Amino acid sequence: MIDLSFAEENYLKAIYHLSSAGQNQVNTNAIAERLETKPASVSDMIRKLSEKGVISYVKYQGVNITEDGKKKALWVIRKHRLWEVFLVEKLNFHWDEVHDIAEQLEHIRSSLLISRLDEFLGYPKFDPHGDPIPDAEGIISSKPRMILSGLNVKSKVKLVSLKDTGNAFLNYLDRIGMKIGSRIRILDIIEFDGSVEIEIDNRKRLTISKRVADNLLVVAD
Amino acid sequence: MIDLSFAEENYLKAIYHLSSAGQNQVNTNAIAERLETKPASVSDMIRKLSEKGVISYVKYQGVNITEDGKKKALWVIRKHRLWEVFLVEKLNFHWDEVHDIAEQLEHIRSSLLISRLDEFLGYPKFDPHGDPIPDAEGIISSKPRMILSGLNVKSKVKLVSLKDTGNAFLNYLDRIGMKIGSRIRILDIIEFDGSVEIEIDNRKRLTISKRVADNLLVVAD
DNA sequence: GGCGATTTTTAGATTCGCCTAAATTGTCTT
DNA sequence: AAGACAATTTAGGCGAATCTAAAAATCGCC
Ligand SMILES: [Mn+2]
Ligand SMILES: [Mn+2]
Ligand SMILES: [Mn+2]
Ligand SMILES: [Mn+2]
Repeated sequence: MIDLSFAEENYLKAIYHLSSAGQNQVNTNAIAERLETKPASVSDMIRKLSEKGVISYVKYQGVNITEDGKKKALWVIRKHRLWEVFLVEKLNFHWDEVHDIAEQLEHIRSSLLISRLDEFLGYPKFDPHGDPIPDAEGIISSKPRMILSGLNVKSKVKLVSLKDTGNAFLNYLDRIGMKIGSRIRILDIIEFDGSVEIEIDNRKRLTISKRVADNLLVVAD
Repeated sequence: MIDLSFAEENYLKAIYHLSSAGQNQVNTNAIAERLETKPASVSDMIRKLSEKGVISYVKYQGVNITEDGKKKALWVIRKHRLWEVFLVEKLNFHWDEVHDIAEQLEHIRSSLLISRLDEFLGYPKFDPHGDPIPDAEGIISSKPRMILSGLNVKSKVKLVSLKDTGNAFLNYLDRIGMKIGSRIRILDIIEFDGSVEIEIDNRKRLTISKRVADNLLVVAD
């Protein structure tokens, strides 16, 4: 029951994200790319993680995360997202500045610290990017999220998360006055290029490109 | 100008504390004992730190911290103490619970984070144990501290820090209602065993042993 | 001033996390 | 079914941080 190292936690988190964002089977190369490391290093680490029982794998066949692995990954994700809330809500960081710091803070070991932080923040359910915060048992309870570009005209939704969280995209959203929590109504969908005419918060009307709509995650409102 | 590793930061901090709490010359064995490691490991690390210019040393002659090393050590100490304030003031930790968590948090790399935290905490000058918090330039501005047992009858002082921060001592102080910031007036000093009759916060009178008085650091009030 | 005890350094090994280069396995195409 | 090509693993090596055991230097005492 020894703690995972920082590196092991990062690998496990990457594997968790890859396996919940796609098929179950996670490839060596995908992990390497996500962690900006080399496939050979991933092979090494995969062996160690499977010896520790947090993933299972068959050589050349890719990786599956185990229940125990999922629990451990969700614990790191919980810490990451709570710290992001802290940075934005309490220390006035902008949502595009917090990720790198949270990448460090997520490895701090103290469950008491995290439960106190959770309490201090008022038990938030979502991080500043709209991603749900797992509870202490690793359970994520939140409405199913949809991609804006997949919806029909007249849908009324609320922005909860972003697929792209790069600065260019975040700056664009700032500029058009869209933020996590904004209400969006779909007025029309242009057949030609898939761009979407929307109304934000019952005030502002504008057209966004399909590319933008592809990166907005929303829930029914 | 590459960052020091966690291990290097811990060594440097230990060397800083040892050199400011005693003679300038810091011994290999003293460092090993403080960090609960072996002298052989210390010798190795000393070589690396001196190559990086944060300490200077001559083989077999002990170590001196350089100006650059002092600056870097004080930066880690600043972070440690600010996080301790955060844990006690905002997350309701008790002062005897915060050290181990701060040992982890002190290595988080972000000067913006620390300046925001400092602001959020209201620019505290002392940590929960009464130790002064260096400013962003590494300057410690605080009154000279004295040991209570070294003072004369009728002195009026304020408790700012503890030499012993073990649980037994902290519990005792709680029990007699003494805390950082308490005003202490010395009513009498018993010649026989050096115990001290005091008045706390103009209310409570009691006698403390010399052993206790030895561990109370105070400033003139 | 010399010698035993203590302190410090060196030598050699281990674990972790990473790398490059080479070998191996799997997949796809014809 | 056989290459060609891609994905993955293995082999071998490196730097960081640690350890034990042994050698070397310094200190302290007579
Ligand atoms: Mn993040
Ligand atoms: Mn986030
Ligand atoms: Mn501390
Ligand atoms: Mn402290």
